[in-house]
Amino acid sequence: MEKQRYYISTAIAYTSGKPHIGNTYEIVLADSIARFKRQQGYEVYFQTGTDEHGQKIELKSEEQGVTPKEFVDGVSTEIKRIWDLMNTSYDKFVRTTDAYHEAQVQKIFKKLYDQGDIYKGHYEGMYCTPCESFFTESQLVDGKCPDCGREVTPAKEEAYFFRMSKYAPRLIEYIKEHPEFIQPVSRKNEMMNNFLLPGLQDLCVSRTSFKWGIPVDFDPKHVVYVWLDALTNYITGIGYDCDGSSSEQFQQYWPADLHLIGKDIIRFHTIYWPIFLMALDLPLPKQVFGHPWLLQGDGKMSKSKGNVIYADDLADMFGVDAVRYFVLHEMPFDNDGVITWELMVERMNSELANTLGNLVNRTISMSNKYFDGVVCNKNITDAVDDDFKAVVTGTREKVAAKMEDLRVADALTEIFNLFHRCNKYIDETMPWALAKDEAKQDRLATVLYNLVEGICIGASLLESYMPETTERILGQLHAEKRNYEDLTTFGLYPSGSHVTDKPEILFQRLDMKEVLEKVEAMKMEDSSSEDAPAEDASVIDIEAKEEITFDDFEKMQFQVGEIIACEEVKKSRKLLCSQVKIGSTVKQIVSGIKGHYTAEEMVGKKVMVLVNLKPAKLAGVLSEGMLLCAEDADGNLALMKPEKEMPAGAEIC
RNA sequence: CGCGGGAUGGAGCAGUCUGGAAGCUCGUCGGGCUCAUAACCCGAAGGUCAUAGGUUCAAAUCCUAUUCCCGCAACCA
Repeated sequence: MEKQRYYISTAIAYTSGKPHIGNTYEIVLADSIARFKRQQGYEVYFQTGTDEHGQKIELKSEEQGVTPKEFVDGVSTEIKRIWDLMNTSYDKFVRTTDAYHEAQVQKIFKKLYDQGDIYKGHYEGMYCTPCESFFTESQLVDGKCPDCGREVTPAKEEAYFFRMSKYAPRLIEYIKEHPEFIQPVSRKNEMMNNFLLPGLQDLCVSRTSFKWGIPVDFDPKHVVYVWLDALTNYITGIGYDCDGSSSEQFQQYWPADLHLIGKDIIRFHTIYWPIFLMALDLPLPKQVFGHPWLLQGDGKMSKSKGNVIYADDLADMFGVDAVRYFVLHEMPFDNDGVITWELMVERMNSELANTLGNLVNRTISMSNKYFDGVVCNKNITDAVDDDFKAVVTGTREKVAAKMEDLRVADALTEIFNLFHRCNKYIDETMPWALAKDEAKQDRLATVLYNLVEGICIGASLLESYMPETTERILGQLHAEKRNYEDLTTFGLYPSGSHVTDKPEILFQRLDMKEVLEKVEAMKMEDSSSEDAPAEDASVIDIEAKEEITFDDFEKMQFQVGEIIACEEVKKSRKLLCSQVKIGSTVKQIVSGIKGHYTAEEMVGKKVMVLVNLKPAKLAGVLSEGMLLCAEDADGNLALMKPEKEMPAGAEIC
């Protein structure tokens, strides 16, 4: 009988920079599912890759003075390196700059254009000529440009659009009939209520404002805009051809069983992607799972604080499998998870080192101590064995049930329950007491045999999540990897086998203090290597701006202003609105400093003001100047005040 | 009234869709044990399930209002 096939993909990672631990979570999660399916006997195809086009990359590469291709080559290689470091078993790594992908996207675009699903239209919006920007109605402030406050005019820019509305009813029908399509289910209603039911807008699928993309071959001033380019990787990667000569692999694996993506792009995968597929007359993927995010706990993530956590740093500190365990176990099903160095150490110590590592270690030690490492099943059973065996052999089904619902964290917990049960079994049977009684040697042997067998089954179940650990445990027990079908049968460890005579520590306990010190050291190293000779922590360097002339400087008028009143701007998070007395006039100035200063403490201060700045509206409130502040690397602000008492209105020059 | 998420013992979370005895991990305290990585096993304390109303025989769970947090968006003149 032919094996059942299973196609799983991650989203392709955007190549704008090094992936942090959150990105890494997705690939590890997908990997654990892929491995589990393989263990269950599926013929699995697992695809991942990088999304490499777009304006942001065009800009970034320009900043660094390299071509966009050189830039994405570097980042893509780095991403692939981390995926490999994390021991992920993907079958294919696609890049949207791959020639076959680009060629196929052009063909798809043409085909959809020819059949009338894509049409040439105009990107319409309110245009502010001086700012050269488009805005939607909702972005406007009092009907005026949110940037400069001037009048905007309706304007158009040429663009291609996809006729979403045509397929929307079919999609709504599909989602209703396939309640499992969008996971978690709570997201389904969000999609239906917010986007589908109110009516779908046509999607802009080309741009003329930048060049780094796949050109529209019949209209080369346009490049294909992100989604048609990125989403199609799922079919181009397995050899789809819209002219009908798709590969055998495509025939076998499409439709995909699972697209694993971040919750932020659910909309694109459950609305636009299915509609593209309908237009291409292809079946829809069976399931889309929008996983939550892994957030960093110690304050907001910011590069200046040096608290961005990267997978390779974590792997250096804890080892690959510990990191895999952490991200898989710490991530709830539909709520964001948190990662901190402290939590990581805690998990490492209590679950990996204590529960699992110590269990393996004490079992092997006893086997060596009492039987010179020979593990024999003497079949001297006791009532306490029954529950133990039932837990061990029952775990596989519990794990499978959790995996079926994509509850990977819960599946891991089930496996660790097995290990907890093993520890408890040791306490129940007290091998050290049996050892003292000559008459109970066979019972002792049986107990140790049962333990080794339990550990073998547990370790085999662990393979999808911590493949290296499985190898190490089985290696120390000199045991074969167990087939999935055999994980519900107790007693397959060959009686009479030898275990290793020198058990190695699987996971070393870590001292929280030491780890945090190392992390600090690492941060220091990072920041010093980036900012070159930043010897003094009280010094910060910022990006240098272009040199200006004295004339440029002369254009700016600075004066001392006295804040005579100040209140918070409602509806905004950061804004304070001050009345500032400058000479005999009073200007209203809005500043983004709430959180650094309260409205009350502002009043009475004499501060440095840029007075001839063009007035603008912020959050709908007019601002007629700027209060000058110093800002440190963490974004802390300090108002500039004259060093001696000065009258309001005094010129600063 | 921009969009969304959240509030459950000291900490971190599950449970909420499909009402029916408040659970898990860590920490604390007490006990057991000594094979083991100061590990393991057992037990205990600790919660008005943000607040106020409502529906119900029954509400952490459903409805209404309120407060506070956090993302995104906006914006930081």
